[in-house]
Amino acid sequence: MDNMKTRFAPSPTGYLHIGGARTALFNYAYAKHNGGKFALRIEDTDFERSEKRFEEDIIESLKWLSIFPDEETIFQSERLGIYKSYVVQLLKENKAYYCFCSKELLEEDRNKLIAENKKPMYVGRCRELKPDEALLKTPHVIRFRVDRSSGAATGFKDLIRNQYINVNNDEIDDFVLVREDGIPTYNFAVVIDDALTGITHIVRGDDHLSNTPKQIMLYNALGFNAPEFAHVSMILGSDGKRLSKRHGATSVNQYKKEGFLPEALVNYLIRLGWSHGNDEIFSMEDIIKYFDLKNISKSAAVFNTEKLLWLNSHYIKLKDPFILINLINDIKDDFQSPLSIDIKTAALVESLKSRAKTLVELRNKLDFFIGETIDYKDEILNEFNFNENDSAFLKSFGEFIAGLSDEIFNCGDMDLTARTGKENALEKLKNSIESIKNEFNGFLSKNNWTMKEKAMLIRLAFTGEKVSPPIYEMIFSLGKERCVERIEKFSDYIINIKR
RNA sequence: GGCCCCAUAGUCUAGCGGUUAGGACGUUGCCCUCUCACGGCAGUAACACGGGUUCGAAUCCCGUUGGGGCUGCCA
Repeated sequence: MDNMKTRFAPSPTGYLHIGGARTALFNYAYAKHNGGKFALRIEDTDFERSEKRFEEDIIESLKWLSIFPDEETIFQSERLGIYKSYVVQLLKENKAYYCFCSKELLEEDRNKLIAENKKPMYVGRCRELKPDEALLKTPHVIRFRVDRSSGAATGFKDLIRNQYINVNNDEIDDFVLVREDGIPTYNFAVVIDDALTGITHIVRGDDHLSNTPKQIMLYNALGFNAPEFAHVSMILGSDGKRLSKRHGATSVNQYKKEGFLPEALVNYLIRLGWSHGNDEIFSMEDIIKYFDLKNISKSAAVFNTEKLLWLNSHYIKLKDPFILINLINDIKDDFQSPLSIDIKTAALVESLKSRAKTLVELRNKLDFFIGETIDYKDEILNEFNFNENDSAFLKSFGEFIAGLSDEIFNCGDMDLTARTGKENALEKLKNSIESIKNEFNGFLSKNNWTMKEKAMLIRLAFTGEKVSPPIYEMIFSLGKERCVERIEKFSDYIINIKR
C-alpha cells in the first residue's frame, strides 16, 4: 500500500502504560514496514481527567522507545470547531438528533430496563422530537440516529482475526455524539480525525472491538471511507486479569526508572502477541523489517517480568561500559551522586554488566567502590573462622599490592570523550588486568597459595560482602592506596572478631 | 444478564490436515569457575473438554467449559 498511515491515539489521563506502548509500537512498525506514515494524536476531550503532565509523559516515553511520529502531533482539544461542523451536517441530514433527557431521567429508564431484564439502552424519547428555539436553549446532548430498520446490522473485517464481525443494530444504542457541554465524545471525534487525517489502518486494543460498529456507522453517515481495523488482544497481569497498577509497574517511565533499557522493553513488547518464527531478539530495525499483522496472536497475553529481565540483561551485556555509566547517570535519583566517567569505573561496570539484570542493580553493585569506607558486618564475617594464617596472608598481600608498578594503574589519562580514547583506554585496561593477573599469580605460587583458598578473604576485605566483582578488576579500580587501606582495616577487624 | 472476542507447557509463542508437537523465559541437574554471574550441555513441562468432518485433526465445523472485553454525556 502506497499511502498507508497508522496512528496512536492515547488519552492523557495517565502515564504511557505498557499496553499503550505496545499498541504504539505495533502501529509504528506496521506503517514503517509498509513504507507508510505514523501519526500521534492526543485525545484530550475529557477535560476532567486529562493532564498536561500525562501528555508530556506520553510524548517523552514514545521518544525514549524510539517511536517517532512522522507528522506533527494533533490535539483534539484544538479541533473542537471541526467536530462541530460535522455535527451540523449530521443534524441537517437527520442522521443525528437532539436529546433533552436529563441524566436522572436516563438513570430511571436504565434501572427500569435492567429490572425488566432488558438491555439498558436509550428509550428513544427524543428521537422524533422537533425542538424549537426555546427548547434548544435548555441543556441537551446530540445523539446518533442508529438505523432501526428490521434486520439492520453493521460489520467490518478485522485484520487480525481475518474475519468479519457483524453486530445487529439493535445491540447498538443511539450513542451520544456531543455532550451537554458541547464537547464531542470519543466515538465521534476519532472518526472525524481518522478520516480527515487519512488514517488507513487502525491498530488498537480489542477493548475497542465493540466500538467499531458505531464508528463504521459514522463513517457511512458522514460519507467517509472506513479504514481497515485490527484489534489486538489485551495484556493481562499474572492473575489473568487485565493489566493494572495492582500488578506492579505499568508505566513506561517506571521501567526506565527501574533500570530497563528501551531496546529491551521494545523487544519484549513486540514479542508479546507477535512472532516471527522462533526468533526472540529484535532490534527496531528487525521489527520494521519483519512486522506484519498476520503474525499477531488473537489471544490475550500475560505480562511476564522474568522474560523482560532476561532481555534487559541481554541488552546490558551488549553495551560498552562508558555508555552504561551514562545510562546509569541518566536514571540516578536525587540522593545519588553521578558515577564518574573514568576507566576505573568502566573496568568494574564492564565486569559487572553480565551480573546485573537492570541498570539499578548494576549501580548497586558498585556501592563498595563508590563509598569511601566499608563497614564490615559481624553477621557476615562471623560465618568465617579467621586465623593467624589469614592475618599473615593479608599482611603480605598488602605488601604485594603496595609493590605493584604504578604503570599498571595508569590509564586514566586518556581523553574519554572521544571514541578512540575510550577504545584505547579499554585496550590498556585489558593489559593492566592481564598484568595484575600475572603478578598476582606469581605472588600466590611463590608462597604456595592458591586463588581458590584466598579469594574469599580478599573479597571480604575489599567489599565486606561474600559476592563481588572479579578480584583483578577490583585491584585495578580501587587502586593501590584504597586496596592497602581496606586490607589493613580488615586485618584489624578480624583480629578483634577472634577475641 | 445481553452482545462480542479468545483458548498449544507456569509464561510468551511456532504450527496453518499426516511433526518423536519446535523455540524462548522460568525451573532442575551437570560442566566452566576466585564468589556471584555469564557461557556451554542435558532435563522438565502443553494441544481445556465433548461431539462431528476426514483414510487421518493441535490444525476445519458445532457445542460445553473457562477467560477477557463492551454494555458511560471515559477513551
